Amino acid sequence: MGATKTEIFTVLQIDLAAAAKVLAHPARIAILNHISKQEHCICNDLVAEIGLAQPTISQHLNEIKKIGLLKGTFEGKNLCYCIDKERWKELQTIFQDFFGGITQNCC
Amino acid sequence: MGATKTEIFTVLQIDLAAAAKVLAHPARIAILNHISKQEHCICNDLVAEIGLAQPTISQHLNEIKKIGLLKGTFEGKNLCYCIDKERWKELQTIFQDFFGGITQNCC
DNA sequence: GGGTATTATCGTAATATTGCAATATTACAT
DNA sequence: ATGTAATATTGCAATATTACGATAATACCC
Repeated sequence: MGATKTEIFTVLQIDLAAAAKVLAHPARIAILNHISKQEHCICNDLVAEIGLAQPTISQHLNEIKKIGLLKGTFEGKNLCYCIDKERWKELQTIFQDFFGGITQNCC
Repeated sequence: MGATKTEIFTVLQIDLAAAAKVLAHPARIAILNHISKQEHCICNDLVAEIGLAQPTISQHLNEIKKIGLLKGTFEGKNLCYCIDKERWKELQTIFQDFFGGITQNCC
């Protein structure tokens, strides 16, 4: 045992958890912070910027990509990572709904 | 190696990641969903409600407690878990700020 | 006190995550 | 083709998470 029992949860719960998992590491927050504040597409200052090895950054980028938060396009010889704003807003809404859905009123 | 390098990130990044980590498991989402929709304090229907063993639920509750999202008080013989609304709103704001802080405009 | 119900902790096994060195791939130069 | 710079993949070690049976602790009742 030790694996998450996905079969007993709703799709929504699993999706929200998956999105949260991507945000559950400071390196990925730092990466998203950095990318989301660039005027132009950035490539990989990230390695220098964040202070982790290149393969590690690459792996984190991959995690972020997996939930669709990144669009990567080529521009010159450099890969260009950008936030996928549609998906960003989607996740924003999911979190908003989660935090907004509190009706409990006891303690 | 394998441990997160906390020393290279900002406190804000680490805090947000820690909050996200709590939400990064469907069981904890399910628990929070359930508690946050109760009119009255609930105790442990959670074990029956969610379908995980009692020690597992207890551990998840503990994780949620660690970031201050739960207030537990005694009422009769049953422990009563409630959402700490102050903290809930705090986290809501942290996530809102994170998602709202996007200025990038390229792809 | 003894019995019962609820919650917490301990111990342990299975699995997942994190990080990096080494290596491979890709794209563009010359 | 050869060289160079950027990114990805592989392999592996260290650590963390998830889950649960067994057991302990706690609060109530009689």
